[in-house]
Amino acid sequence: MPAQLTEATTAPGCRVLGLRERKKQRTRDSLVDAAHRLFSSQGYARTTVDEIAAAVDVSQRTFFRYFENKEEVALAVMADAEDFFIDCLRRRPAEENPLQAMRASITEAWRSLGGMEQVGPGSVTAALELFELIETTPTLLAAHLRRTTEQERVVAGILAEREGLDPATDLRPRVLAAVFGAVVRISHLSWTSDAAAHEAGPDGMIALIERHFDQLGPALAGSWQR
Amino acid sequence: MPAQLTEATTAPGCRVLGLRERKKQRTRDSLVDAAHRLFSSQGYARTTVDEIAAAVDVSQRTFFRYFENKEEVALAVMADAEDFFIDCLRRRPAEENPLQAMRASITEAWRSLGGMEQVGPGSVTAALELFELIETTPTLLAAHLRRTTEQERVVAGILAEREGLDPATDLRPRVLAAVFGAVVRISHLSWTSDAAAHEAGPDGMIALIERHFDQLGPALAGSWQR
DNA sequence: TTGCCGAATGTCAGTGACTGTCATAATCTC
DNA sequence: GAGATTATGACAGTCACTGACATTCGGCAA
Repeated sequence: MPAQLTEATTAPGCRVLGLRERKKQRTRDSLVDAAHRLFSSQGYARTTVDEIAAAVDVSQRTFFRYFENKEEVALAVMADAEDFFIDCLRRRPAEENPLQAMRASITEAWRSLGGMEQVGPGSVTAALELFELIETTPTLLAAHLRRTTEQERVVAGILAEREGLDPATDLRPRVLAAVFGAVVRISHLSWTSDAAAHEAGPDGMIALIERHFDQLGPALAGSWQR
Repeated sequence: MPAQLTEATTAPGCRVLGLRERKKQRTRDSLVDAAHRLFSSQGYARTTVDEIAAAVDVSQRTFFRYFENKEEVALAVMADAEDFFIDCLRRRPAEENPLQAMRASITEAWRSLGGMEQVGPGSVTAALELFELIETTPTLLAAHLRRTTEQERVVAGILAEREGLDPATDLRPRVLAAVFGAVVRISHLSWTSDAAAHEAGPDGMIALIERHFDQLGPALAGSWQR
């Protein structure tokens, strides 16, 4: 039955995966979902991997085939968002200068992710909950910071390529990527304690990042006036 | 015999601690020392806490009374160095502007720490080894990044106080502290792969940090020229 | 010196994250 | 539908870390 086979592998949009792949995607999503529910109800530390696995009815061993460790399942949606940002950056027109491209990319990323779904794991309220979970859980914060610095390395590579520079020689890509990462991070931090910014949805976050960016010049300036 | 008591508690320089305190300090130092030796010979992951404890002839339980976790013993000397930097910053004259004070503080910190001992846990070669250990060990890198961001919060507080600002309102202290942290971090990273910089000792590190700082302006500038 | 108090340490048992291994069961391919 | 792949489960084991309790050691006063 070649017809069925073709249907399974090359159907609508050439994107329909086989049953195996779909099933895997489903369990993975379920695990992320169950984990978030448990974390937010009992806290991260008081939730065991066994519980998460049991909630999805798979063995603990299977959990660890999907995620390297307990932190990864908590940070999965954040990781996806960061990958999305990277994709945006790769697609920015070459005319933009590095800083413009980066600012445009986060804006773009927050707009599309925020607009995707009003509820569920991609929603703004879910993001807020996740940020708070991360900030209040030392081990999660540590894992998250490691992830983001890894992304900074990738970003620096993209910037260097855009400008046709050798990242080993020229320090600017690394420096800019690191500064950008720092600004985004403290913006996230401010966002968690800024009720007005949540209300505004993704635009609130974007505005906050812009405000922090605008303080870069003044902060680096010689002396501060009150 | 009050004489002996006084001698034990208020002898030369009024700094001699009791036997109990001295013993604690000694075991702690020994643990850090043994840990570093084991980590550098067998690697971090392949060294168990039991081994470290056994090398100093204490129980595993005692190890965990000195250090919250395995990462902490590896990062202990780095943590001390950071605390020293904080102290330097606190002591900087009020006339200096924030950026000047920070740059002066790392320079000061590296000079005195580097000049302290030519060999041993405080030496430049030991620092290099430690940096490499951290960068090649994901869990150590994560813990280290968490520590440094915590220090950034402290630094931001000091800066705000120096300038008489409310850190909740004014974004500049946080932004500057974060940018500073980012610059220092990538400088450390460059240092590990820059043989010439090791030779120069602390001054090599200081020069690297200065170079990265000098790229801040250009990196943030509109467009980059090759 | 003696004896008491509190702090430091050791012992032991337990939990939970994570890994290797092998058997089994589910998909995929032909 | 047979056979090759691949996902999963079951099980045992290691290791980081913790609570509880007994013991020992240093600090101090009678």
